Amino acid sequence: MTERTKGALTEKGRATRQRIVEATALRVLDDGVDGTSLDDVRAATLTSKSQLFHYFPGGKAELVRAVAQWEGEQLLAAQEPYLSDLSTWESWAAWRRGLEAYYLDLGRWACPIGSLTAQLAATDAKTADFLRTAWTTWRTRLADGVRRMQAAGRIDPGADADRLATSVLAAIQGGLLLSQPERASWPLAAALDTAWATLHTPTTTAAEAASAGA
Amino acid sequence: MTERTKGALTEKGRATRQRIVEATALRVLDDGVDGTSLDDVRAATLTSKSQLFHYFPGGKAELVRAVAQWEGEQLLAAQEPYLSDLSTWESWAAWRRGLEAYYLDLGRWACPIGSLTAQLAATDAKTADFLRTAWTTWRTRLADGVRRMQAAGRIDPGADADRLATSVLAAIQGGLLLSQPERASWPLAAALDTAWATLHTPTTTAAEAASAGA
DNA sequence: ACAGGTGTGGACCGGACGGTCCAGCGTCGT
DNA sequence: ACGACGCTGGACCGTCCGGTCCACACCTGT
Repeated sequence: MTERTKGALTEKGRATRQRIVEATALRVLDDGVDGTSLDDVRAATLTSKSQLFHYFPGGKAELVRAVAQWEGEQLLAAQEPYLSDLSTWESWAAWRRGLEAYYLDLGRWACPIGSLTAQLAATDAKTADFLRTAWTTWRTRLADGVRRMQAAGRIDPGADADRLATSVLAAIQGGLLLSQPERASWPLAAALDTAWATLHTPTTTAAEAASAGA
Repeated sequence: MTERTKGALTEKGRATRQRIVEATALRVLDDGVDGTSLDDVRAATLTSKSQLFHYFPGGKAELVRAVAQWEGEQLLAAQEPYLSDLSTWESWAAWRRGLEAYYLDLGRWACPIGSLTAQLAATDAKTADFLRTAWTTWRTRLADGVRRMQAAGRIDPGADADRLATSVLAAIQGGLLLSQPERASWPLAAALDTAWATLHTPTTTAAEAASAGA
């Protein structure tokens, strides 16, 4: 029937693998990579040790990489359909609301991708590389939105779209970090508000800001 | 007595304790809390296991807390004398340069306090509480600077100084996070540039930003 | 000289962890 | 029907880690 090339996964197999990934993602978000043991995952998924290594021959590192990919996809999906638009202020506002709701839903004021980056960037080069591309994708999507706004004359065409997108991402990640010890989301809101203001105002470019400060 | 009070530590003792704290701080910054074992610390400081528990009866958790405190002091000290001023744009510019130099010196595009927060906020309530006060201190110092600028008529008096300070901190932390996978500091620079712009422009308050987006 | 407390060394322990191995089961294609 | 291969279970292993314990050296005041 379905061409099951050697080493391929059955329907059941794929389901089990996905179950492992999602359960691991939850635990990792709560307890961190190092705080999540394979035995935890085994217990949470009602699987056995051998299955973990069957689906992820590379061991824990490969499993974590699969989690990173899954979280990245989820994160982007949560921002649709607005992320693909972002051509009006209404679209931006809806995008922001959706993203905030997504993080609120996770309950930890933590970005899955951001947390993984903080945990692995220095120690796991392979995963760090994947995360780098995830960030690039996200930034590019936002920058595309900025460019659409520029084309529509709603944002200063002189602004650097990529840097602007980067600063929005930074506001999100920094805001989330500051929200954690406060156990409240107002730091995230404050950070996003100022990022918002920067989007609206005729942009002061980097060079101008530097000279203005000097 | 309570335990070891009564000015228990001798000069030599305090030196050894400090040596342990600083060595641990370095390792933790590189490899994370979980990635740093007491044996690592022992080896790096040429001490013995018993000394670690002599100076930090609470074990690793207490040692990490001491590291957090030390890093917090270092971080604030690195921002002086500008942090205590911040009454002119020149002072802000010098503050920013000093801070960027400090992070660059650490070589990891990571903020010691930010990293510890990301690692411990969810799992170590006691340390998280200390970190909360560290953030509050930092934010307050920055907000005081904003207020000085407002008093001098250089920043819109209508702006919320605390929220503005928070957004600056968020830009720093988010910028650092995004810089890690890039192994370059331009995301930090981009984030700080826009935060800079927001400081300069007549501030759009949170309410205005929300209504403007709707 | 002696006592008591601080500083230091290092063996040792129990448990947790990532990872291996092998044997049996289920299912699919022929 | 049957063989192949993916799927599953769980015992087992070597290592590492945080933490404990005890012996001893050193300093200091009396």
